[in-house]
Amino acid sequence: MDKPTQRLRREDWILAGFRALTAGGVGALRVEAVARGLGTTKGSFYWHFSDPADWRAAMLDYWEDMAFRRILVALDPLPAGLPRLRALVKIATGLAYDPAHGGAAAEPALREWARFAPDVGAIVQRVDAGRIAFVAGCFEAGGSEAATAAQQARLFYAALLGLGALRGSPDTDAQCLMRLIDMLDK
Amino acid sequence: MDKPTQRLRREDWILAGFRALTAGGVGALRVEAVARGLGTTKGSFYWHFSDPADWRAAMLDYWEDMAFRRILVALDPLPAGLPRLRALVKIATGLAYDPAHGGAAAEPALREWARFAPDVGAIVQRVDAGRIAFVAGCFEAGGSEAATAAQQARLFYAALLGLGALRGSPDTDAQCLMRLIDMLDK
DNA sequence: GTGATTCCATACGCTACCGTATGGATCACA
DNA sequence: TGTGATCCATACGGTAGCGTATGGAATCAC
Repeated sequence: MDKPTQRLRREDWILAGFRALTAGGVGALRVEAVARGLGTTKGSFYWHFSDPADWRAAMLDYWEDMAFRRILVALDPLPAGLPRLRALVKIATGLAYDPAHGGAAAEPALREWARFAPDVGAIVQRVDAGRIAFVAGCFEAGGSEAATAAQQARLFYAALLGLGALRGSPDTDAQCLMRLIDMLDK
Repeated sequence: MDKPTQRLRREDWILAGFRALTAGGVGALRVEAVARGLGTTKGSFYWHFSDPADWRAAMLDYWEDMAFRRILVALDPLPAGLPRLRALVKIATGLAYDPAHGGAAAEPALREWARFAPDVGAIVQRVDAGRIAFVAGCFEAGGSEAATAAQQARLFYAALLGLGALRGSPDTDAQCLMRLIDMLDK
């Protein structure tokens, strides 16, 4: 399934964890099963991590960094305001399955995980709040009042999440969101 | 946790399954654990169901019936068009946790379950399609073209789902959706 | 009330996973 | 090439859940 015989780094386990999470949900985060997928044994796991909780914490750290900062960094050079938001739509709807770590495909599993794991919930909430604040900033730069922009951002981000859950085509989703931006802008 | 000593019906196991699903996700659908919650043993389970797959199938039947038809029946007497949609917003955002079966709180878990269980995915997709068609009907009755109404409905329903995932207050969510209806209507 | 049916408790073997302990393989580097 | 550090395979005991088999309790028919 993966490279046959090679020494693994801690990050390899983290990425394999995301693949498992994407493919089978939180219940698939089992040490021995993932070890088999990596062509190794749990001997490797317990070298890199103290226990499954440690592993999951490392995954969450990784995700919080990736899910928020890296996308925004890509948008930073773009002109502020609604153009930046439209660029975000293209990025967000086009986020395909990343074979390395599952990419955005891991998010639904993470959100469900967050429902009954308070620490995960805290992280997802931070990421959501950060993203919504970013979108709100776009609307503000587009001329909205702060309070209005916050509402617009919340609705926009909710639509983005919901469209993702409906699993339509990226093009259709992007079209929907562009129209929403237009409507919110007026 | 539940009634101490009483004979259980098949439906009791189905409802207990939804409570477990709501509280702990798909991974919590384990026979012996739920049996303990019901104050019984798996002896009862294997009397009412042939195996866990049978149990889950019964839960899905139950949900598909409840999640779609019952809400629409409540809306049927209302005047068609956007008023009916606004009533739906009030119902949908106000759906609290139902101690019997988890109510709408079970939906996120079901959606995540659907991601890696094709049969569940088919059911969720049917329910979504039905709901979106209903919403589209409201927009059509409000004067939209069929194709436009379909897009409006998709966006509206996505926003409804996304706001639910964000776990804001019902009032805020309802307010957001009302504004969205206004915008879409124009 | 008694016999049949319905429903459940318990015990058993099986599998999968966790966590640890220990020795061996592989690598970096001199 | 040797030596310490790094990384992993294996074996073991413990726990939890599945599925079945079987006897017993509760309930219903009459």
